[in-house]
Amino acid sequence: MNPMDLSESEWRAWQALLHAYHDVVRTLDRELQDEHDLTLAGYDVLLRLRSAANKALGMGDLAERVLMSPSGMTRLVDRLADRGLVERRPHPSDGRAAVVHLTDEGSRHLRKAARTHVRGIREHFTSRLTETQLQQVGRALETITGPHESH
Amino acid sequence: MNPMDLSESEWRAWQALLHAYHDVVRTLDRELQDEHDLTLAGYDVLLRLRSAANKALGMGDLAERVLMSPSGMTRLVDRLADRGLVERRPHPSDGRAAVVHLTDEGSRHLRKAARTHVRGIREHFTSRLTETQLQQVGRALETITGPHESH
DNA sequence: AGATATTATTTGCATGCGCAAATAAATGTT
DNA sequence: AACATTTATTTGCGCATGCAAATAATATCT
Repeated sequence: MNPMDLSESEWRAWQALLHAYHDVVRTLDRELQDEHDLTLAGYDVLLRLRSAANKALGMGDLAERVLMSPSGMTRLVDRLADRGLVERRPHPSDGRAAVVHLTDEGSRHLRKAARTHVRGIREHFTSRLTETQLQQVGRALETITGPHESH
Repeated sequence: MNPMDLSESEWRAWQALLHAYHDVVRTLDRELQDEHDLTLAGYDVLLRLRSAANKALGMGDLAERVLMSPSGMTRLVDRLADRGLVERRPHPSDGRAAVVHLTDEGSRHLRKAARTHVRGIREHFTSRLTETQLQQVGRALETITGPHESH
């Protein structure tokens, strides 16, 4: 008998999500921090900036993509800017907005960190699944975040 | 088109995992906290205790099952004990160990919280997937960490 | 039995985060 | 043009968490 009123498969999927996330994220975070002094969120900021139009994004956009609250993003960008990996400039036309730019230093740092991080994702996550499983997991979990059903 | 050197499916699965976890956990945590003054971890402690042999577990076992560090568990149990949901007793034979017991109050509280939480898991997670997807996700993510206890 | 290592748990401390309120600049209204 | 509303970002604050060191009790070894 599984606990609560969840079915076996519901319970297993739920626990597997929690456990997999915990293990993988924790491991990757530690690797990134030990080898490159970057938190996973910090890495993600650099990554999003690099793939953005002019290697720059507003605070709001950044927060949204990195799955962080605006206030959290303010502090995170503070730390990255202090280290010269990122630069906060005023928005040319909108006086309240700030634009975060990826610096050359940040670009270099990202390039180095990406090597270990991509290796890490493969080692601790994707290489343990078949291509079919990867697609199944991707499709399934993407429907979780998609729009609500009626109720 | 996709950043770094990950394949499309690797990237999608990875992002889907982060996003799904973030959204679901955040939502469920808030629900539980708003309606029952329980954090997800706190709920999990009560749940694990209920399904344990004598409705009691040692700190170490608890920490392991709830995916928390020993020190984190010390404080979490402190908070739950302060509210009378749990009781910390000395281990009868081992003087360094502590045994955490689920109180009647905690049992009642858990029963009430479980209703909304199970509903939440269904509403925000499992009901959005087919039974096949649930099993696929469970099996896939379990291989990330290794097999689970089933209950 | 006495010294040493191992184990279970708890503190000291620092960190990263989110919420709510504050600030400041834009937009909308009359 | 003056005033209210909305939007983008930043602070004030508190909290849960993990790591490393401290504590305390048990196991091991000779």
